Amino acid sequence: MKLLLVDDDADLRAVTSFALQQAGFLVIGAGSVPEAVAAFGTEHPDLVLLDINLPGGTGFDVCRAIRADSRVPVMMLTVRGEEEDLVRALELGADDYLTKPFSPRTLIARVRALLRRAGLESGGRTRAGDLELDADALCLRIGADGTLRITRLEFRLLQLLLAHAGQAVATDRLLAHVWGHKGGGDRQVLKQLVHRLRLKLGEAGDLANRIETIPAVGYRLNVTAP
Amino acid sequence: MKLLLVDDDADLRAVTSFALQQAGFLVIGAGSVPEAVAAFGTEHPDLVLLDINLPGGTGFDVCRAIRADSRVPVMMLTVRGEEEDLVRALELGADDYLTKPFSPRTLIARVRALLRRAGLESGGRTRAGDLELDADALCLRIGADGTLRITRLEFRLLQLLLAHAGQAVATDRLLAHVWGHKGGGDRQVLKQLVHRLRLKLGEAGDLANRIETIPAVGYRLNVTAP
DNA sequence: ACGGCGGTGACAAAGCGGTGACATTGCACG
DNA sequence: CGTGCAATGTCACCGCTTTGTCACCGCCGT
Repeated sequence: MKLLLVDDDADLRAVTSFALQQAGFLVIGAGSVPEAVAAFGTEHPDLVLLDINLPGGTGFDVCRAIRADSRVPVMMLTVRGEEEDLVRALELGADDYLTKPFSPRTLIARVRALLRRAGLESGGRTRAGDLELDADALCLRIGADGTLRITRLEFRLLQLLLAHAGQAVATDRLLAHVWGHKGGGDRQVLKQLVHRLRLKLGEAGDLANRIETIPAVGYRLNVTAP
Repeated sequence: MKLLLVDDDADLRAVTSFALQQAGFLVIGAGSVPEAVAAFGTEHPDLVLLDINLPGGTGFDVCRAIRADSRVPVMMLTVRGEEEDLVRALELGADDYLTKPFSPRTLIARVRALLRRAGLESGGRTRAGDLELDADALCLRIGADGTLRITRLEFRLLQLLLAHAGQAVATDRLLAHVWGHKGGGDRQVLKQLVHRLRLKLGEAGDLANRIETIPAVGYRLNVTAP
């Protein structure tokens, strides 16, 4: 899981990076607005940590640039008591904020919470209703009945659907999540992916209809009570 | 957009509810753990605001009960300086927290941010009376009875009618809103659009007469009390 | 009677999603 | 190194839905 950490204080970057790396994250650092924008373009991080005070501009500029072509989770790092800045950041599309100074433990908990909410959490298991997704074994557990082996693409598809179980997920978001923002797939392959997954779900139980089509929008995964 | 606000202080609930309602949210209140769990089960809110200190238990108990069968966004309301509580809440599956006291403006910004990052886009739903328009799933919810799948054009039509529920809306405004100013549609297609929507509404209940014709002016959507 | 307006039905074009067939890639195994 | 299989991408076709267009009907005021 790759994070982009943007802060002008190199010492703070170093200590924060260390804490995040201990927690298993890969951290890319940037110390100015142009650096941050460039790093975002080349590295495609899964989450961005953004200080507001930066040489060459503000964190707002970076946030705006990122939001222009990506829905990646953004967490602002602010100093305490600047409510105006905070409101502005959230209205610009930031997903969360953290007031400095913060403890590494808090930071890691918040980063994890944000990743989980975005449906991007890499390791471990994701559960919704009677369905549980196991990243290590690459399989889907259905209630207590059985497990279903799935492929990597099917996993990523289910990851996002499960993270938003019961809600319609737009095809664009699915494409971005499964194949990455670098246009690997189009609607054609998504059709096929869903089709093949439905076949599997049909064989493993009468579950093909769990993935519902929302015409002109995308798909929705329906779960039952656990 | 429906929120569940859980706090034992009735006065704070009242003032907070008012602020949220001003921002366009529908707020359900609860003052204790059993009340909160019951309200969650019957109301199915889109987001939960949870105080920690509650009669009959703690906000953690409510959070655990909710997470047992739902991934609805949960925001904890804490008192300042209880980092242990905060970390525990996030590990229990809460998505965010807010320290009391907070300004209504901050609360609204944070709620919006949380909804956005949950994929529920605060602009995603519009309601008027017993009708609710869901932009994400592209459907119309009628009271508690059922949902009706609608098309993109029907959605845009209802969007404007619902925003002016009970008032006549001129055909020119409808044309401009549904098809844009680029002369894509004329009165003929609007006739057809309304006709087809009335058929759908008629099948889904006896709702065809909800769209009333105002001769020489346009149409009006009638709603009943929610 | 006439003309404007709105309702209704029928039809065609375009788009979207489902499905099957086949090609390509990558990887484990002999 | 070749072989076979699973995973993935690509193509073609089918059917349904959505949307635009036309024609015709009835209503109503002059």
